[in-house]
Amino acid sequence: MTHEPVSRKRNAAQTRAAILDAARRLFSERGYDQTGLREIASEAHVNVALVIRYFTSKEMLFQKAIMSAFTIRPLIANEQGGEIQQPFSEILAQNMLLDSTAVEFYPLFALLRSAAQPQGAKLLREGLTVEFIQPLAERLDGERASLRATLVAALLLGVAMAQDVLAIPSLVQAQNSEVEALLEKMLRSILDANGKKDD
Amino acid sequence: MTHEPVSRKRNAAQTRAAILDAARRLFSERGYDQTGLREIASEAHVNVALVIRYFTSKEMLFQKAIMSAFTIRPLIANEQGGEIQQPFSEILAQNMLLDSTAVEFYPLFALLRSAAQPQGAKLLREGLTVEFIQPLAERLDGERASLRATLVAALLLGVAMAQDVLAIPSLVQAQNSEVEALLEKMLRSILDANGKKDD
DNA sequence: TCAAAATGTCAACATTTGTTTACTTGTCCC
DNA sequence: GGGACAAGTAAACAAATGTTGACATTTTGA
Repeated sequence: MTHEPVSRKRNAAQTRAAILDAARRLFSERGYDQTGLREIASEAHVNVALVIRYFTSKEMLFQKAIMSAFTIRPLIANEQGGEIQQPFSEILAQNMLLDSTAVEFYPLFALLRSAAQPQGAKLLREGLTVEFIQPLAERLDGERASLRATLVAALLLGVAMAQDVLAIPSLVQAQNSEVEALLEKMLRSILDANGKKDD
Repeated sequence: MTHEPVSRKRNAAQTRAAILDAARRLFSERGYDQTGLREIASEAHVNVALVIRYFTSKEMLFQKAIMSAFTIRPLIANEQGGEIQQPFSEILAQNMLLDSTAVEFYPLFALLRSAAQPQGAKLLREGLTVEFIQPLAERLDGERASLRATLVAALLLGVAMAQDVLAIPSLVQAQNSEVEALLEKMLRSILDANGKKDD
């Protein structure tokens, strides 16, 4: 009556996926602490007990939901096998303003909002390192590639926080093209391989 | 026996301050959700009920503890009345690596770890705007000062997250002087007033 | 001095939360 | 068709949490 009573046939894999989906969305909107298992269950049209039955505990569910889908590597995917390498500063600047409603970024926002929890901090630290910092560092020329890649990640984190978690007005209202232009400047200043050359 | 049984004389103002201190520290270490009133009370050598009695509710306590002390304006305090203005990029770069054990930054870390909560997000957004972005923007030359100041704030947020909340190894282990040098580069790229001049 | 106000404690309440147990219902296969 | 196993539910538990009210103790002031 009120909401669709889609009496779907019993299907373990499907309901498992439904739970994971609901978990990802709610965790990304509210963070770990502010999300209850009953909310997730209800969102997935399922009983709470089933969530535990499938995923053992809330922590396990979080891990499975987030880490199985965490990847921000595409942001630096500059490898079409071609030769024309677009500068990282351009690619990154154009993709640094994340769409918080995009499924692909659910894990990142979930982790951003769960960083107070040691578990969340660990997952974000490791995920970011493996998925972003290391791959980026490997493709950077010049000295201290790893540190420079980390600072790029920090900038990404900060912009995501400011734009999507905090919703700072001056950033939210700004034109994307303007923000991108400024970000590209910042990115160029650390990504360009002119280490200490003309300093 | 175990911990000092300093039976201090009854003093409302003093215990109030003790509660605020404990709250600030614990909130900054664990964030809002992960901090219980009983922890705070115990840390302040006081009964839980007294905390509520003095501060009405946990939310009120958080607000009073954090906002009454939130200020990061010193980071951009470049006004000694003198004429020799050190460039913002230098000042900021040298102070952007926050000391998470420094009392003055407790509120910032508390808010960073409480950004999942709407209350925390609001306090951080508004505090950051009033205490950092606006004052900085007012002193910037060139176009889009407000947006550029916001991006500086975003960088600050990101570095604080990466360094102190996430403890990303490549950043934690790096020498401060090296990080500062790189940060200064980034900062110069948006703080310098050469808007679109030679582009 | 002594009562009243201030300061503080104790125990309990109500609610929420993750989790478990026992039970029901649907589905598949011989 | 009927039993066996999988899929799902309902109810309750145990612990933690913010909050409240009644009670105790100290301090103050007339």
